[in-house]
Amino acid sequence: MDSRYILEKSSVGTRVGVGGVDSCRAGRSVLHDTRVPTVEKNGPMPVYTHGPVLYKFVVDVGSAAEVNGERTSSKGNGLSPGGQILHMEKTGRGDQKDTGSTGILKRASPTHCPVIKGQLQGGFMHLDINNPGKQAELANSFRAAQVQNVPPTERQPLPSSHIPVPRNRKPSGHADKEVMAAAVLTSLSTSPLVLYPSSASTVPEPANRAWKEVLSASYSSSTSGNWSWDASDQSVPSTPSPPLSNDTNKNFLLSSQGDDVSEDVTESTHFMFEDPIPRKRKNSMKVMFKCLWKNCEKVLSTSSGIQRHIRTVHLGRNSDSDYSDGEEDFYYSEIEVNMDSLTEGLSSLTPTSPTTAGPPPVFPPPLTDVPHSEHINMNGSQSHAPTLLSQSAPSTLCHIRTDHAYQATAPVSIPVGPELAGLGSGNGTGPGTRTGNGISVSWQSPPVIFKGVPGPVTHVRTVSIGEKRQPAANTHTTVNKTHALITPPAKSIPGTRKPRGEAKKCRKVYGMEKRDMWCTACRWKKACQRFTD
DNA sequence: AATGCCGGGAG
DNA sequence: CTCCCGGCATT
Repeated sequence: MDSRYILEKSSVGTRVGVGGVDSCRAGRSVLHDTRVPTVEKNGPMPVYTHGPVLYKFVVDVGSAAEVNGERTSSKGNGLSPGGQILHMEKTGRGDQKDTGSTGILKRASPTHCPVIKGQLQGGFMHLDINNPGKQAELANSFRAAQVQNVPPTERQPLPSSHIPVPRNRKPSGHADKEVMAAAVLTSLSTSPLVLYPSSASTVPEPANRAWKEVLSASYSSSTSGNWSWDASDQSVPSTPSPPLSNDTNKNFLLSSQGDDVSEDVTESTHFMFEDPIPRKRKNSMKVMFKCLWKNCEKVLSTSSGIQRHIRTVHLGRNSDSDYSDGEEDFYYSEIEVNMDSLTEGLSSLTPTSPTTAGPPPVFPPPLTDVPHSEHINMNGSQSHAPTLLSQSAPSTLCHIRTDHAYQATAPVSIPVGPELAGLGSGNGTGPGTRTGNGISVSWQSPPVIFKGVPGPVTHVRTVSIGEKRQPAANTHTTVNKTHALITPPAKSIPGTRKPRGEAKKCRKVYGMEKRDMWCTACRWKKACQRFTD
């Protein structure tokens, strides 16, 4: 209901919101504006969501300070209270006609939106987020608006090619959020260069590079001059320099593959480590880099790779020198490739890292860049950067469940690595460790463990799992494992029961009276977890 | 008989 | 899953 109301009142806002959504998929549709009607049809949801935001925006931007105060808190339902919303609208309109908002609007998007309403502002925000193409324009207009309402201190002339806003912002955001957003926008648009260093910590580059990138952006439709973004979004300098000191990496990356591939893997791995937090951007698209040099159709998975390629092959520079003046940027573009298929390909190449993330479970040392990209980056699909900085794509790859990576890795390393076993043991060994213990991996991959892991560990694990466990003594364990490979069916044979462990179990130790002190397994009449043989 | 715990079943 | 428990093998 309310939403509709809003819709009607502010078709623009609605449209914008939807447009944003669309753009996500479409990538860069430029004319949302025209679609106003369509959008409206789209249904209340989007409208609803965006409506309020827009509103607030207006308020913030607009003249009504008083309203602002009240407004802030009232969100989606703001309309219902009636007084408030209505009030707002009135205010908005009123303003439109003569003061700030109107002016802003007009300036903001005369071209884009035939329909003019205060809400427009909000719309911009969203649009910006999703539509790189328009971003520049919008950004400008928005900025213009900002200038009017932002304290002199904040306004600065520097134009930016686009305004990065975390996409999928909650439209329902509170006033402060909006303000924040505005602030961010402002600051961003203001001083890209400033932003640069912080976000693109990895790559110290000449400032002028930014310009180059912008330029390059223009030549490639896919790029929208996201320099700053991608920079932030995890980056690998022209020189592949793994911030990860992981030897593990190496271990798991049986690098017997082409340069590109291995590199890719490395990077992804790298990313993975960088990002302990599972990300939401799980798009199945991977960004690849295609050489635009005439007659050269080389496609690489990493910007650094492609750059190197260009540098060496086309520019005739020394391949081993890391030096890059960014010129390569002009000669390649990004293309999106379906991740799934890609992954498959990879996996076929390397059984070790089906997920591309071969690396071990060891937990990811949080890395510095991560947060940055997190905030600034809009979205995987969106990040098209001409820069070598944009490694986001590969990273996406890595996102694939760390857990899985584990599991995938496990089988391979098992035969070889007692280390892993050790790792596993950590999980299951503790007396306290019961079924509760989260490490699903260890539980789920018992077979694996059997093969490679030495005694005690195996034991514990098995026990905790509740799997049929073989009562064999430690000494035997090893043997058993070996056998396990050969004669697994033995287990299933009912007659075969391992001799009872000598150790006192919970029952014996605590007695029936203190049954609650038993380990869970014992309580459940399962193999004791606490006192292993 | 007391224990230990596998196999199953219920919620 | 988690919790229980019948029932069998061992001690």
